[in-house]
Amino acid sequence: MANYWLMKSEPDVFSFDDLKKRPKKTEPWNGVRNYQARNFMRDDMRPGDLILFYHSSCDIPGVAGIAKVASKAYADETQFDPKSEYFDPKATRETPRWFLVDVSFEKDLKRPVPLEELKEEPALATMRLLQRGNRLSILPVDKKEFELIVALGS
DNA sequence: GCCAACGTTGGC
DNA sequence: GCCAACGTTGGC
Repeated sequence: MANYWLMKSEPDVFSFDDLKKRPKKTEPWNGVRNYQARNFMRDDMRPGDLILFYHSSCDIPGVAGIAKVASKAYADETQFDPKSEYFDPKATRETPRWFLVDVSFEKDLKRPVPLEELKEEPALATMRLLQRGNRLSILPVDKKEFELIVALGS
């Protein structure tokens, strides 16, 4: 059964357009250092799952486009690199602590769907993204929520 | 195992 | 820049 996800990225760091511009339109989703988010990638994501690519901490936060899971989970290389800002001295190659999946471009929306509009949709009121205090950078999304948001951007 | 201190997220 | 929320750390 396919799953649906929302993944946050700060567009100043890595935007949906950046993903499209990658030679293979694919990017390893490195740098996640939260256990819940890691577990979603490691345990629950399957290649082909669709993703709402969300822009956070920017002028107009919201869903920028559609991506998909492009690999199984594997160890995040940046945890082993002392020069990386994501280096984790407690991680070893024998027992990696952090995992990621590759994310690839799936399709554009006709227009981005701003957070402000998501909040106006009664059917989305229970979305985890919209719950108070939510800070997780990776969230599961219901099929109906996913389809409604895609419709809003179409 | 508790919990205070601290750091981070992310909208506004 | 502010602040609410919440995860992590570390002393005890």
